[in-house]
Order: sequence, then structure tokens, then C-alpha cells
Amino acid sequence: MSFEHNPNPDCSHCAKRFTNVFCKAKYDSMSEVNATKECTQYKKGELIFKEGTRPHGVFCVNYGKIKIAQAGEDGREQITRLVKAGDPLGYRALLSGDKYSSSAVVLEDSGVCFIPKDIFLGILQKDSSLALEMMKLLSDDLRKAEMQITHLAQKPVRERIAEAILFIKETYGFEEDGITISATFTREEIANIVGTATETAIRLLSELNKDKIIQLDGKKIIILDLPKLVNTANIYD
Amino acid sequence: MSFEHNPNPDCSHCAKRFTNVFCKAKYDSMSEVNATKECTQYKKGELIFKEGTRPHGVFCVNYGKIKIAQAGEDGREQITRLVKAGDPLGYRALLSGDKYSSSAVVLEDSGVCFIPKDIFLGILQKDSSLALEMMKLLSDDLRKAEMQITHLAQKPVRERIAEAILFIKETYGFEEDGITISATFTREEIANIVGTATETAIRLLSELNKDKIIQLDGKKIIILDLPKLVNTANIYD
DNA sequence: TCAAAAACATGACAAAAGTCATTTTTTGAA
DNA sequence: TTCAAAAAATGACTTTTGTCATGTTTTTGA
Repeated sequence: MSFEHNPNPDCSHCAKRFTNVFCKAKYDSMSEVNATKECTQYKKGELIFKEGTRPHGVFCVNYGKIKIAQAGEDGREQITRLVKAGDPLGYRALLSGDKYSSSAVVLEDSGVCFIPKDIFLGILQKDSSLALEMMKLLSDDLRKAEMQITHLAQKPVRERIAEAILFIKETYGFEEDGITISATFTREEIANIVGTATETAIRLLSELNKDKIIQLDGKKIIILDLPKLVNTANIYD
Repeated sequence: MSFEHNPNPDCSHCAKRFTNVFCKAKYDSMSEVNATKECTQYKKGELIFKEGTRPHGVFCVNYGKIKIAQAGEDGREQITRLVKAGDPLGYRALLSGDKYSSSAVVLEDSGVCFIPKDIFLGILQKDSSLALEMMKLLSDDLRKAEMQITHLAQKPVRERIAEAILFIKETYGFEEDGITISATFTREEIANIVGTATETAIRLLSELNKDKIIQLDGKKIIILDLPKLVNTANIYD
């Protein structure tokens, strides 16, 4: 199952395919990005940027799957966001003027374009609709992060495991069969989304499996009973 | 200890006193805000805005102390941010175009100015330096929220309690004595910052008290040994 | 293709944190 | 000032979750 990806795709192509912030950029902003961007292919496990280093621009994902993770004080990984094709990447640190507060690690071979800092910030200054779109994106990220805070603080692990499965499904969707989640994670990675021990994640996943809510097939997760899964996650919105 | 607050203060006064985003606004933006803003005094316990309602503008705090909290699925409060004099308020929901995802509740009598949506968004479109400043603010909020996620997921309650005390101190500072935190919270509120049961918060606070790291005097918290408190919080940055 | 490493699984146990019940103290409104 | 309500404190106990040990299966790269 290998097909060719364009190593230097046209941004307008991405913008049309995905409902991306860059859709909202003016036409001449888009062509400026198109002229200066540099696209790279990354292999599974590679680092796109590393926590603690300085950003020199922003990225935009053409295809692939990427996790955003940060190290806790004891070095354990916490996965805070998942990134898919069409998503911008690395804008938080650039816009706040800090170093990266998280690393971006490739989950599945990906094609990622890079837009230099000066170009991006220059466009942001000229193009107020793109600026508003970036604020919208950040505000939405913040809403999700604060919801995550509340759930981590208040929900038991079983509910959070169910929620993590739904989160992965929302981000990456299903395979052609309509029930198999189109991304694989190790049990440790799932634990690092949920904030629990790997063993606990394993136990609760096989519990959901036994309850016929999901079906585990190696690293693949098949959602057998979506309403029950939503119920287990204790979500009412 | 009651002194008069100006019921309709000049924004440039706020901007000079505090290192506020609005400092970065152009002079004519500031005067536009000054002309249209409406300022209100709120009493302890009052609601400035309520989770689930639609924003009609942004707020800016002239004086006082405010908590931003959201209700979990079971109705328990989670405090996600603390707001002090000089801080803008309610911009997240306005900029993302949603309803409020949290409520703003007054902790201590406060004076708050309101800037109507149209005026604020209009300025944001004209004034790109203010727009960049808003992006910086949101990016920084997001960084803090993601750090909070990692800590909730990975740290034991004792460390998070110590961290919460430091967080309150960072936000509101000390009284004249240089050791008493200049804000009071109920034990339940502290539990709702930390994400734990009220009884657990009570127990761990009196443990820190017994260990002479802090001293409890009713709701007042005196920091006796800041280095030890930082150590207890397990923070290395 | 095969051996080592990584990931997965499971049981036994320990530790952390939550819940419930009760008492004491503080607060704030009449 | 007084008194009811709220908040704080504390003990006993339960539940949840984490840790450690060990064995199995899967993945990966020489």
C-alpha cells in the first residue's frame, strides 16, 4: 500500500482539500507561502521539532500523522495533541515567542511543509483575516485543553480511556470498513494520552474488549458499539 | 480598609500600571476603547459571565480578583485560570466564536470594563500589533494549559497542592509582609484547582503546615519556606 | 529468517486518594 | 450579638490506581 505523494505540493491544493486556516489567507498570501515553503518527508519515529528548541517558522502537514508530546518532570511523555493532514503545526511557540514547549513526533510517514518565520509573521501582519483565523485556532485549542484539564481532574481512568479512543477516532477517522480506527498507537501511547500507567491502560482496554464495546486486533481498535463507548466516556455534549 | 476606585477609569491608566495586552494597542485604538467601554463594579460571588452563554464583547479588569471555572460532567467545579487587575477577560470565547466554555466568578469585589464585540473586533482588524499581542496571549494561555495537563496527569496530589499555592502566589502576590499570600480561597476551591477531594486538600495543607513549609491562619496562607515549597511542587524550571 | 528488543498481558500486592460520618470552628446575616 | 449555615478538620474505611514481577507475543533489523 504505497502510493506517491507530491514532494512539493501546492498549498491551494491543501487548502481546498482540508478546512485549514490557510484557506482563509488572501490569494497573494497563499502564493507567497507557496513560493517560499520547503517540504520534507519524515519517517515514523522522527522528530519534526524538539521541546526546548527555538522555532524558525511554522509547519503545515500535507499528509501523515503526528503527535505533540511534552515530557513531565520525571521524563514521562504526555501527549497533548494529535495532528493530521491539513493541520498547521508549531504555531504556538512561534506566536508566543518562546521555545517549543512540546515535541512533534511522527506517528506514520508524513509530508510536512515549512514556512519561514519572517514570511509567516509578515503575512500575519498584512492579512488580518488570516490573523483572526489564527486567533480562532488558538482559542479553540485552548478550549480543548481546558476541557482536558477538567476531565483529567475529575474523571476516572476508565472514562478517560473511552474518551481517548473517541479522540483518536475524531482526529483520524475510520478505515473503509467504517469501524476500524485509522491509526495505531501503542498501549503506552494511549496511557500517555490518558495520564495513567501502561498496565492500567492495557487492563481497561481489554475490559472494553470483553464488554464488546471495542474489539482489539493487535494495535488496531475496532469500535463495535459507538453509543456505549460514548456512554462509557460519560460525555453529554 | 475600603478605598475608592474610579468607576470609569482611563484605559491608558490601566495600560501604564499593568503590562497588559492593551498597552500594545495604537493610541487611537485605545481612545476608541476608552470612549465606548462600560465599567461595572461586581461584588464577591457575582458572575461576570456564565458558561454556555454567548459573549457580546470582552472585559478588562481594573481591580479585583476573579476565577475562571468550568463545570465537569457531574457538576463539580474546575478552576482553570485566575484573573487579576490589568488582565483581559472573556476573549477566548469571543475569538473562537463559541459560547463561553467557562464562567467568570468574582473572588473579591472587582471593577471590570466591558468593550463591545464590534468595537473590539474592528480594532483587531485595523491594528495588527494588537492582533499579534492577542495571539501571544492565547499562545501563552495554551502553553500554561498544556503544562497543567501534564502535571494533572503525572504528579501526585501533594505536589499539585504545592504547585497550586505557588500559582496563587504568582498571580496575586504577597501582602506587605512579603510572606502572606494576598488572596484567600476556601479549601474546596483549592481542591478545585488541584483536581482532588476537599478532604484530601485539607489534609495535605495541614501536612505542609505541620512541616513548617506554610503556615495556615484561617483562610490565609503564609509561605514560610519558599524553596521547600518549590521543591515539594517538584518544579525544575 | 531468526534473534533480540519491544510491546503486550496478567497476577499479586502496595500505595494513593476518595468517601462517608461526625465533630469543631468560622462566617455572615438577622 | 447571636445563631444558623458554611467551612474546616479528622478518623475509619473502601476503592481506585500504581508498581513490581514474570511470562508471552509481536515487531524489527542484521
